Parts: sequence; structure tokens; C-alpha cells
Amino acid sequence: MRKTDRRVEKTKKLLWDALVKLILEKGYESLTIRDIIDEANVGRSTFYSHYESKEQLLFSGQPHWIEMLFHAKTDHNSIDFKTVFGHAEEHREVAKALLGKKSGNLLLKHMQEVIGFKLNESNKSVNAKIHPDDLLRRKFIIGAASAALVNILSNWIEQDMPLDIEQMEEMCTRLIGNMLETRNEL
Amino acid sequence: MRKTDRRVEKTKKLLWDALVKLILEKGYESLTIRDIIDEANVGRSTFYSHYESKEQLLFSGQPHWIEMLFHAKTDHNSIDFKTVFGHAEEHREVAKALLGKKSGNLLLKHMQEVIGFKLNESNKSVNAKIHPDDLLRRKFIIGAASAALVNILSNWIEQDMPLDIEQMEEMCTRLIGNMLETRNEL
DNA sequence: CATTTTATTGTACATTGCATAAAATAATGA
DNA sequence: TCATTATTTTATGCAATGTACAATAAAATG
Repeated sequence: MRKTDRRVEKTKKLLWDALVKLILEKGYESLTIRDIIDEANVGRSTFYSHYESKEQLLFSGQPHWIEMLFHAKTDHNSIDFKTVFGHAEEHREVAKALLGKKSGNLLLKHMQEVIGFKLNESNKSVNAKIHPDDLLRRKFIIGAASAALVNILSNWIEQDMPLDIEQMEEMCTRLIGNMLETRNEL
Repeated sequence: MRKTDRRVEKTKKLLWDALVKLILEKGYESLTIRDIIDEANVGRSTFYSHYESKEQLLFSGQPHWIEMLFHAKTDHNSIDFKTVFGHAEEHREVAKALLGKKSGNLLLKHMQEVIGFKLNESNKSVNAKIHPDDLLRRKFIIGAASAALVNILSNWIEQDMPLDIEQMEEMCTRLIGNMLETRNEL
């Protein structure tokens, strides 16, 4: 017996491809489930037998991206920008749909949280020892750094990647690096 | 003759107050116009004679905040953080509704754009003279700085302002300052 | 105060999208 | 081939939107 019925794989792919295509055309927010199943040429009930909502379909392709973030770790638990930007470049179309201006920002927001979490992890040992106010400041700065990175990534994708990966990596290393240094100058 | 009919002012205030209250309770996204007019105790037709949509009602109180950003300018066209955080503190409840986690982020996004615009203004003279790639990098960084600031402001409001304004100002001055310096180290 | 103007109300209606159900049909795996 | 399972088709109830119109209430004006 196969893991999953071929029919299931087929319709899931149809729905996913329809979603990506339609996001790029009309934007995620304004999409209806009707739109998606019409584009995928799939019955309404079929959609609901696999997903509960538009959002669930959107997030069904998400492990891919989050995994990438976590694999993109160097020794010191921070972000390997090269991997992140490289991964986006390898999947230009999907990246633009999921992380561009028309994406509805749901995945971007999620990504931002994950990045913030990662940056926090690398400081758990320090966090316990410092003054509460300083801890608060550190968290504000980590949140800001995550927001900054995600903003840059999204803009870069939206503008069809006008700078090459090395340039982006260098810029992010310095920018985010400076932000996190500010964090330590408390 | 008065400028505006008292009835109009009254219902607009009712609708606005209802909006703010309901955002804090249930969040902007999930609000329906039914919810709002029921809370405000106002007829459906009345709503539509003043606003075309939920979003338009939300943005009707926006000039206030944007104006604040523009009045908050120092001599060199950058952001006066004290004024920004101070203004939020003076209107805690509204600020939390409009800029907090439950706000739907529409106004935050708008604010971010305005801030980015301001930061760009202060460099128009430089922009013409530099290499296209450098200009791109500058814009990425300005976008990131705007995102960072708005993120900090939103988190600070959402957490009920756990650090005082002077602390926030100092942190932002250094953080955003460092980001914009990175911009100049091209 | 009386009159005119204007805002608001209540109601009804058409439209759209959501979510689910059940029986008929088709594709799949063994 | 046969039992299983996914998909289609059709229908239904529900909730929210946006608009229209006559009746009513409140304000502005002189």
C-alpha cells in the first residue's frame, strides 16, 4: 500500500498551485475558496475534506520554510543569511507568493516569530543574570531585529531580487549585527 | 450655522468609541459592521451614510497619528522618539486598539510607510549622487529601520508600556541611529 | 416658536461567501 | 476483479455585506 492515495496528492498539488498562482494575481486576502477550487478545478467538498480553511492550505506548505530557517543555523545559533536568501532565490515564484506584498503577511509574521525565538535562544544563559529592565530592552531589540530582517527579505523578494545574495548577506550581517550589538551595550 | 450637525458628531463618536472598544475585546479582523453598530446602538443605514467600510472608519481617526509623526520632527527631518512615545502614552487606550496586537496592523503599516518616507526625505540630496546598488541598500536599510521602530512601538504599547519614555527614547536613538549609520558605511 | 432642512431609523432585499451533508460516480490499491 | 476510498454534484442553512426607501426624530434657521 502507498503512503498516500495518488488522487490525494494530485488534488493537494492542484490546490497548492492554484493558491500560489492566485496570490500572485489577486493577492491572498481577497481570495475566496471558490476562486481556489475553480482555478484548481476541484469540487468544493474536496477542498474541505483536506483543509479547513484558506489559511490552513496556506500553512500546509510552511514546514518547508521554517525548516530552512532552522537548518540555516551556524554554530552560534544565529541566522545564516546566505541560506535564507538562497532558499528564497531557489523558489522565486513561491517565495514571492508567500512572502511578497500580496502574501497577506501571515507567513512573514510567523517567520518573524521563529527568528525572534531563535535569537532569544542564543541568549538564554545571559537572560537570567541581568536586570529586568535590561532584559526588556534586549527583547525589544531582538523583536526589532527580526522585524528588520523579515522586512528586508520581503522587499528583496518583492523587487525581484535586485541585489545578489552576497550583497544581501553582507548587508544583513552588518545591519543585524549592529542591532544585536546595541543590545549588548546596555 | 454650525460646521457639522450635532447628530453627526454624536453618531461618529459613538461609532468610533464602539470600534475602539470592540477592537480591544475581539480584535479588528473579526469585527463585523453588525458588531459595531450594535455596540454603538446606531442603525445600519446610518453607518453607511458616514463610512463605506470598517476600514474607512478605522482610518477616520488616523490624521491625528500621522500629524503627530510629522510634528515630531527635529531640525534634521528625523524622528523625535519622545514625541511619538509620549503621544502614545497620552492616549493609552486608543493607542492599544490602533497599534496593538489586535489592531489588524493596518495603521501600523501605514505608519511604517510614513516613517520610511520621512527617513528618505532627509537623504534626497545624497541619493542622487551615489551608485544605484548603494541606493538600493540605503532603501532596504531605511525600510528595515522603519519596521524596527514600528515593531518596538507596537510591542511597547501591547505590553502596557513597561519602560518609561526616556528609556525608550534612549534605546531607539541608539538602535535606529546605529541602523542608519550602517546605511552610511557603504 | 414655527418651519424647513437634515440625520437617523427600521425594514426589506439582493448578493456573496462559508461550511456541511448525502448520494452518485470514478479512481485506486491489492 | 473487487473492495475501498476520493471526488463530484447538488442542495441547504447561515452570516455578513451593501443598498434603497418611507417614516420618524432632531437640529438649524429666521
